[in-house]
Amino acid sequence: MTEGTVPDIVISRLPWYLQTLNTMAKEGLHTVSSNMLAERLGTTAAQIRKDLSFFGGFGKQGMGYSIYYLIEQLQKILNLDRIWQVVVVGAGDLGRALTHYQGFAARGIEIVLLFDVDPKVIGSQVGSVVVQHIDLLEEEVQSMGIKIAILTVPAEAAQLTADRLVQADVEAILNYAPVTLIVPEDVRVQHIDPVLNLQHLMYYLGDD
Amino acid sequence: MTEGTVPDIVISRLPWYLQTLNTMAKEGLHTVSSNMLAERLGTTAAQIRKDLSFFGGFGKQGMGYSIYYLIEQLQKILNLDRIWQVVVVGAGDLGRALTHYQGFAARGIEIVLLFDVDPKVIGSQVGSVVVQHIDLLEEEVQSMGIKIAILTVPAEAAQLTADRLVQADVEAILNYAPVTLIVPEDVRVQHIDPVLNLQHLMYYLGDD
DNA sequence: TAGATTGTTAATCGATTAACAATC
DNA sequence: TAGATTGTTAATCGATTAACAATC
Repeated sequence: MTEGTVPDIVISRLPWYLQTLNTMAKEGLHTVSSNMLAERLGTTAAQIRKDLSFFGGFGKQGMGYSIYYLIEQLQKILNLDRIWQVVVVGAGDLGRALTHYQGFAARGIEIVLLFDVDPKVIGSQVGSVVVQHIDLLEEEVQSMGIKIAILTVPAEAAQLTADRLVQADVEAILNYAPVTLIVPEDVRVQHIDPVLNLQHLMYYLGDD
Repeated sequence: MTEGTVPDIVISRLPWYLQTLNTMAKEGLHTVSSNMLAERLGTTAAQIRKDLSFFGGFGKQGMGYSIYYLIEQLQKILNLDRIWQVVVVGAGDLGRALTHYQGFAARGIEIVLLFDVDPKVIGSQVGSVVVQHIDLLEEEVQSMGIKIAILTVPAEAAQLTADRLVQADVEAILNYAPVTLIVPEDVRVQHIDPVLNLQHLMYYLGDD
């Protein structure tokens, strides 16, 4: 089956499966059935098997899945069998926290550039990178061939910065600004906004 | 129509609509059609009208929606017409960044408690709150009647901390730990993990 | 072999889209 | 009034679930 035909909602679940498989591997488990995995994830065995079947048969009837092998296959499918270099734009609290977040390095994500406009932070060291002036963005990003950006600038600056990232040939943006970005079709955006998540939760809290 | 019957996926879109409506209000607009709003959001007019229709008719045929009135109604639906007090557990980089995040205060979210285990940070001031020892969690959270928690502890501690929050009568958890939490049915969890978002994006980047 | 569990097909369920009468 | 746009119903589309033959 061609990759292009796999529903996006299936793709979105694979990293989640992978996370739990990695945890299980650390626990010393070697084999898992779709049922066991489903229980850990709070989903159904049928869904896991269906999702995996878009990419082939990774298990053995009667036995389940080799955790090690399934991790390897999922990493290949998701293009995680390499290190990805990422640029962070915005060196505020959040941008700095993300830049030296241990969980990135541990999972093959390397922050190699960090930009801001504020002269007070430009030149300062954050983890292993130095904050650069945003005027250098296009040049640096393009010359390093970086395809993934994390955006942590204020709402007002978000669209303009996204436009500049697109100019610099970035193809994927993880947007922390509370704004819906407009980008060309071939650029992918994921939006993280804790306020939206909290407001979603508040609906269910009713009149407590 | 009873609230309980509105699909969760509809609820999840309301905060997103609200965000853009607020931006439009700031821009000085007074009225919006489902078509205009859809274009701004990158969705369809039909979906917006369908979603809103679960809660009633907020527009006028031929005219569209009063932005001010629609904001008011969405806030009521989502229970945002009050201030919500929130506890943050974990005073690492991320926990501290979230605790003094301006975007929370601006949208009615008040961080009033911050806990950690590390003696080095306990007693220190973060924004307007002081880091307390996690042993005080149940007592403080329960006595203040706090229903929403943000979890930024390390993966290993996440499940245990979630259990304690449930003990303290918390009903909604925003989980930043890279772990799938197991909680009672009546507790709602939302998961934020930038690594999962980035891995999702990487699938589409292919072999760049 | 017998038991367990996969991979896959068919059935069900739910969400999105299209269309249009109602109405401002 | 004529034009625009809502609210809603019906049609379509897609995702989830159930079931089971294949097979380890």
